[in-house]
Amino acid sequence: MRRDVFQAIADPTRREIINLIAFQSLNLNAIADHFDVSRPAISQHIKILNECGLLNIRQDGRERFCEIKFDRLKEVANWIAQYQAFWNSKLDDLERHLANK
Amino acid sequence: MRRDVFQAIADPTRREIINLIAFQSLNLNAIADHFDVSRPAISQHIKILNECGLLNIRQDGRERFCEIKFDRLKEVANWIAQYQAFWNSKLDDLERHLANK
DNA sequence: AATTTGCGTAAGTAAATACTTACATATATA
DNA sequence: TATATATGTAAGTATTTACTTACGCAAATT
Repeated sequence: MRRDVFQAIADPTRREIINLIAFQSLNLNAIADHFDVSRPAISQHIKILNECGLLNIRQDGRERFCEIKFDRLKEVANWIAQYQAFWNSKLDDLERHLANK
Repeated sequence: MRRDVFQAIADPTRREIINLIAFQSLNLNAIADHFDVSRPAISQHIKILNECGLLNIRQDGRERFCEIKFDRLKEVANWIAQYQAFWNSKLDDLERHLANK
């Protein structure tokens, strides 16, 4: 059972959960309301996101509020950035080439 | 059978393939040599990467050279960028806060 | 012409994934 | 105190995934 960020964000439902809690923390039921799948299914997704360090759970009475943790997403950002640097430089080359025509 | 970039890059072997061909195009056997798994396994990974539009296959005689296609990776970059903007702004807030102490 | 090389693909398989329903438990409310 | 609410978790299941071995075929080499 792999538990890394890339695996975590591979699932569209989990990406949507991330999107939901990115700008406001929500409790589990509030999150589950946004989806067609059952509440336990969402609970399991949140467990995975938690294990991957993508969110934090703040217990408040019987409610559990999910707060985004961006740090792990930076791993993805860094992985992409190395190629981004390359495709940008290739774009620069192209622009220079066009400018010199 | 889902065929999207996030699914494609979820697998560590496929990420390594992307890394291998990012800066030079390689034929299938050259790629397979970098891994412990069998050649057909790599062939299947490349098929998936191809179907996801992450690489291009240039046939040269009996060889097939794999060339990276960055476009699809930009989808990932964009997905990350929306959060990146947010965590950067939060970082700015923190820095301002510290500067004003 | 015979052989080697580079590759795709089919079939089989163990493990992982994403879901379900059913149930358990702690906290809040009436 | 009885009930409602918010949630975790176990068990079962269909599907997907990542791999293997075996085979086939076209292009290159001998």
